[in-house]
Amino acid sequence: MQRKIRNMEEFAAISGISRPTVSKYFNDPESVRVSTRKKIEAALEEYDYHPNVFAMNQNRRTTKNIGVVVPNLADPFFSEIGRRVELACIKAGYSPILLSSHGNPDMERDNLNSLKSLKPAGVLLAPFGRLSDKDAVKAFDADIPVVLFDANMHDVGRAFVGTDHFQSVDLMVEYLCRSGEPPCFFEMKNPLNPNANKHRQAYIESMERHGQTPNIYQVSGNGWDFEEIGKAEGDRLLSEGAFKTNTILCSNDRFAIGLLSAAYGLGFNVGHGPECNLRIAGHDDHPFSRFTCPPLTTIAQDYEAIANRSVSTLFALFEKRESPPERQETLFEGRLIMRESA
Amino acid sequence: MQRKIRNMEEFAAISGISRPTVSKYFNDPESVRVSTRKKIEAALEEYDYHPNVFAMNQNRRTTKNIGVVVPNLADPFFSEIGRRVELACIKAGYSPILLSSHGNPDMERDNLNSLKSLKPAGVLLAPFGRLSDKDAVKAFDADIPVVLFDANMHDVGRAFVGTDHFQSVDLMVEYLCRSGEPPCFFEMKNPLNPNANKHRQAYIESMERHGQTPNIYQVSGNGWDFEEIGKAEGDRLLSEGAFKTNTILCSNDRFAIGLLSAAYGLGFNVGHGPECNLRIAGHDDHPFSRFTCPPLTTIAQDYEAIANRSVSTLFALFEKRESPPERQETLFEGRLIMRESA
DNA sequence: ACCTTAACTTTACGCGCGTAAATTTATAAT
DNA sequence: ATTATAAATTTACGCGCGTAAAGTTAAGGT
Repeated sequence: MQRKIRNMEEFAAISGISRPTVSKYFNDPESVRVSTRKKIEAALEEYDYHPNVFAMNQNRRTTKNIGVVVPNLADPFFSEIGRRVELACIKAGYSPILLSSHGNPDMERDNLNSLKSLKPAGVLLAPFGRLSDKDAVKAFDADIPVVLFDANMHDVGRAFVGTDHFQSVDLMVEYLCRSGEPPCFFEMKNPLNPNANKHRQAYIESMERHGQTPNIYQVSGNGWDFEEIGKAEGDRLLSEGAFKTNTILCSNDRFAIGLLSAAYGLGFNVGHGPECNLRIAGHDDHPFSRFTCPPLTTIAQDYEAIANRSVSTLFALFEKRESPPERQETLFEGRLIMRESA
Repeated sequence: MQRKIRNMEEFAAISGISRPTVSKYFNDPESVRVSTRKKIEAALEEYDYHPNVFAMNQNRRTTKNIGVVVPNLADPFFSEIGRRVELACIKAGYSPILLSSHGNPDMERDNLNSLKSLKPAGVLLAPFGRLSDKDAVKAFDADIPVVLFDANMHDVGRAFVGTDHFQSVDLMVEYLCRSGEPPCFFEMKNPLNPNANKHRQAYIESMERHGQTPNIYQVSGNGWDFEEIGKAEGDRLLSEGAFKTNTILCSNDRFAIGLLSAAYGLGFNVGHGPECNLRIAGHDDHPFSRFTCPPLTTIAQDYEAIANRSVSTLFALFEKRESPPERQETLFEGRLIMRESA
């Protein structure tokens, strides 16, 4: 590090290349001749120069920024998948900007708005689903390509990548039926998380396919405190003996964690052993589900595949010149994680 | 929304104000006359205009951006405190940029570097502690004011805001001693999380103050999978009967969650009731600690206070003209959360 | 009415870079 | 060696805004 470089002009002079060529290099190092690239990179090693991002992006129609918006980073599910998306973007040479809507659909719109001024090359959005502002997202997508992940919205965004919840829930229902009794379904009346309705519907269809009668328990409660609601309402239903079956499929793992906690407090013996009197299963393979008591039987979504495919799908949209084909939906299969709770 | 405004020039013409004054308004709405402000805001209601952020920030020495860097967003502790910091910044009219170092101290340096080019008004950093690149942070702080939170680093940053771990651990040790037997301490040999060493030291001092002999069990394991390590190693130690006492204080809640899971698997009866044979306590009031089986006795850090004070401390540094006084450290007290596990 | 002062307008320049067009140079193939 | 082509250079302009300086207007007090 000799002396500080003030701007690209100065850096170009030092490296013996013209400024426009240096500019080209920073936009895409592959776009300049090898000998030129070598010269520039040699100069970069010697001097500490970084192009001014603001000046860089001012005249560009689009930047190397990628917006990533998730409903709620406080939910480990989203922090996990957000993390993987972030890393995939970095690996591809882009700058991810991870925004959480903090559980508030209105903030999703705000986030898209503030992203717009950052002229991102594209946006990866895990929407709230039916709670999202569909028109706002569509309008946004008209300017900047949006790929949805985790939760689908009909006809919104250029593509969707997620889990096949009908397959995954069926996997679980099939397993529970085969290894014991058909499950009832435990969920919130007005669930905030995006795929809750899909889970219920998949449960109903799957039960009917197995010749069983669906049996759904919906409890009230607001907000994102799924564990709290699952525990409080689970405690109530369990102590009332309200569940008609001893096998309970929860809408998601966080809800199941609450129910497990309630069951423990009431002295139930949860598991699939002969001495057990309650089976509890969840969905999502929450990071903590392997440490619940007993460890939770659940469905693992393929986070890594979803993250990578979302990113590659988005990048294909603006890296290739190809005219975008019709909106495609990619579904990965869920994996049954058999643990001790069911 | 009549027609699209191209730039500030056009918007100024429409609102009947000169461009420099409009510019002044966007930098600080309070800095222009009330009548002028009214005119501008009336025009804003009618037309859809947002200043180009890149052009805005290009010539500014500093922006309204606030960098927020945490070690690992996948850890609910940091996603929770990160969330509160974010909201506090937004409330104050700034744009927080939340970055996770994904558990990797090298990425902390990368994050600071990429923040530098965004010319933030200040940075809130929850460092790795001794694993952080001290020199890099100090160098950064020379340009841009840094306030540390959660984990302190001696003589780094303009201020520090966190929890008084000596007070909080003492609270726990005192409670455990008073209500049963003195605890042993369970932790990782080479812990990654910032305050682990502080917890151990506080445990030792507190035990000695109570006239007890400290008793520490350190297990090996790498990375951030605290639950996994706590479970595997806890399982080993518990089944070997290695713990000399039946009261175990864990270095943090995630570790305790793993140990609880191991204890459950081995058939221990965890709690403080007469029929119990093991007491387990943690530290941090992890979001899931109230749903463990049994619910975890722990120490609650005052997330809200730490987040708010960090933000207000940082803002005082660049909003007030006052010469910064000497580096100040603010410690909030931990609160004992008595649940059933100990 | 005058004065003071803060707020505003006008004018003008510069920031650091993108980018287009025309020209020159280097590379690789014939 | 000649030629076609790709890459680099030179020149030139513009983006949208910050900001300084000098002059003008408005507000509030005496």
